[in-house]
Amino acid sequence: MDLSKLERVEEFIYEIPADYRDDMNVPARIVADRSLLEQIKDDLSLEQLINVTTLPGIAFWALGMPDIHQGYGFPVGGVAATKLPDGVISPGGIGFDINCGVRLLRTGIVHRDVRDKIEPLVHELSRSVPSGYGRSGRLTLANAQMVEGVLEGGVPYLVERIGVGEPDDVEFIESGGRIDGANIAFVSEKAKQRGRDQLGTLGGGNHFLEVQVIDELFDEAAAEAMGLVPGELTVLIHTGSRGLGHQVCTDYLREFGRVMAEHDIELPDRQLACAPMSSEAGKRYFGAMCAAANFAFCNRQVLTHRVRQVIARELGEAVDAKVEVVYDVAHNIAKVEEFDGDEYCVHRKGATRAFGPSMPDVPTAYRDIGQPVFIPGSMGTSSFVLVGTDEAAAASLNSTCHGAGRQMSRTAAKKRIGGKELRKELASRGIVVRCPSNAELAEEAPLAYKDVDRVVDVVSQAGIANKVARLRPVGVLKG
DNA sequence: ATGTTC
Repeated sequence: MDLSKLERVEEFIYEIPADYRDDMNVPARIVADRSLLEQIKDDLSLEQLINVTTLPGIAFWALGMPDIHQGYGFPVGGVAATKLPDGVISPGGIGFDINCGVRLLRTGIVHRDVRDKIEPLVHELSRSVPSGYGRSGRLTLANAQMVEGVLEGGVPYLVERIGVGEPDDVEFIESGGRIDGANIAFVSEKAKQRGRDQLGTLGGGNHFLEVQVIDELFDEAAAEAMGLVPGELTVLIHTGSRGLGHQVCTDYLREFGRVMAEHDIELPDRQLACAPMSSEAGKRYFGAMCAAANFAFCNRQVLTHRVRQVIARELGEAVDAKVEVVYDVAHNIAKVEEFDGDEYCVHRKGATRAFGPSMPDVPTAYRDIGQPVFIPGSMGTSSFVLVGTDEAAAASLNSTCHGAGRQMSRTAAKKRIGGKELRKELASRGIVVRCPSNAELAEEAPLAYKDVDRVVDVVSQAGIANKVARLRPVGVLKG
């Protein structure tokens, strides 16, 4: 993309006007600075963002975050709101991994008290948490009824009916761990079958479970509200809806590809396949997508349960641990949200909802600080805790970034560094790593990602999230 | 991201 086409509309917001191409309905905007734009222009993400502006019913602008990169149809790191009732919903704007997201746990454990126990802890976590591509979990839902309970009942079902986790966990999950609108009738048997033994599994790719130390605070009041104390351990869980969500996405992409002509929708890229939210197919996808989102919240809930079991077993005697959910955010999802009295279908793909203090669905404990947001760095680099701002409503449709953002393909990363070499490098920095595959490890090498500090600084300077804390990894479990 | 090209 030629950067001369971009107009600077705010200090950290650039715009490609709607008249740049005949088929654009709204402008494309990107939250970035000059140095990030130099990286962003090299892949097709800005062209993809322009394609998104052609969606029927799109409002405001298609918005890119500083961690934007190329994805399926939509870029990863993008936000698009379509006006209801007739605006479209597009599976490519949500992603194959429906409700991929991040959950942070605080432990109350002081790192220096357990320094020599990190290695056995990470080892035991790796035994308790199945990871890697295609791996199944230890908890196989006994019958179809249980699968359906999870898909429609979300985390409250898991806590109340199956006894997985604590009742207090529920309010510290986005949407209470249960998205209203889930409908199991619209989830294919094949999708349910794929999900049946995958609850409580990490998966592959960039999914991970990390043991971290709270390294630095930027906002002491917000950190206190979240129970984040420097020197204490946290656990960050990054995973999604596994094969179940993938199958839901595949099923509906195929169907939308067929029905688009019936709605007279023509788009510059078939990967943008979509259907009006008011259409029969659109309603079915929305119901299935919400169900897959509930599955993902439940996946992170089962993993939380595993972490609690392992910490109690490994460190229980040594410390007074209290493993609690700080918050759980989705970063691949579409939700119905209101702006100025109208309803929109807000697609966030590789973008995080970032509600400021005045928005609903922020837990009472965070009423004064805003909704927590977690930005995982690449493997072995720091992660960040942020909070949403009220400014984000107008600037970014209550959204912020989701991670460092890939800057090198998986193949390119493997050419640059081997898994063995990377293991050594992480070990030399005192990070315990458990990963079954050297190849997968290399694909996630830090050099394949943008600088997360830069990404976080840009969203913070743009006013769409505030920095609260930095978390430094001491143990990583990968797929 | 993904029973890795139904």
